[in-house]
Amino acid sequence: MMKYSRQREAIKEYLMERRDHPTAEMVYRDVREANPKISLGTVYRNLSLLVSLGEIQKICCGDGVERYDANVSPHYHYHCTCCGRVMDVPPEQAPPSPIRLREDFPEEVEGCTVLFHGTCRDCKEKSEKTG
Amino acid sequence: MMKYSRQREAIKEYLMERRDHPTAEMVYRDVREANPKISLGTVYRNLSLLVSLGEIQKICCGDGVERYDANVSPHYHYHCTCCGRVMDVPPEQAPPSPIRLREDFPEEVEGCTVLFHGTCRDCKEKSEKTG
DNA sequence: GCAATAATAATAACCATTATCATTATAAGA
DNA sequence: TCTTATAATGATAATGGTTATTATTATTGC
Repeated sequence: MMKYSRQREAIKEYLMERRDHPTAEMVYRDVREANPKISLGTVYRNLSLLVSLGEIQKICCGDGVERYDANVSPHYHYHCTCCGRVMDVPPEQAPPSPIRLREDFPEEVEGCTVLFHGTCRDCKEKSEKTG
Repeated sequence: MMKYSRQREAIKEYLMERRDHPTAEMVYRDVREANPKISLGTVYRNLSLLVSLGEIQKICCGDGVERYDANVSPHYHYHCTCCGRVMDVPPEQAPPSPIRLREDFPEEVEGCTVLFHGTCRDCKEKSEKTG
């Protein structure tokens, strides 16, 4: 039986008001301002719990740090391999979801993640200035 | 200037003859049979090097272990969240690649990864037997 | 062959995440 | 409201995959 926790609520609310996709460390840094005694372990524990409850989703882009997104409706992400930022791909600009495979694929498909990558416009402009 | 290395060749050849997607630890375990003195650091260094040369690709499915694939032509993967296996989605069963975004997406897209997930048929059957 | 230097083996260090555990907070019943 | 049961926390240690370090070895060009 799950009990209410002020810390979990703060983490969830923080994620919901962000449009980017913070890492656990960022969540810890920012949630700590209003909850100075919260511990990093509590952040990790609640992020995992919220993921398993389906209230948030974890984004993995292979750079060694997980990111978290309170928007669990299906959408694509873009990862800048230069600055590390992860952004949403606006749905109207995304191609149709490839989430369904034909019935003859033997394995059961429960979900699908789509991750684009490249060097974002900001990084491109910076490197052009630097030469 | 890059020099030839027997170890790097062995790692590349090993990956090319596998149809699954071994982890660095698996590469180490198996390549060591023919190269008993190879070190795990050498495996990691060469896997990274081969990735940056574009000769192999790294697959990240968010379970904390990276996998490697000598097939660099675009294709989709399926990750069983139960047994951890990663398999190729047969191209004829995959939906069309969503690799191109419309031109008005401001960021530059260099690539795209698509990862399906679920409980594979083998795991499903096992859990049915267990009850 | 011989010098220059890239790559290796062995090992230590790193660091994001998870586990441990005594303490605190929450929920439910008397 | 007091009490009890137990979920959740904070502090910290441990884990484990990956990377860095460094003396030594292997490869390349002359």
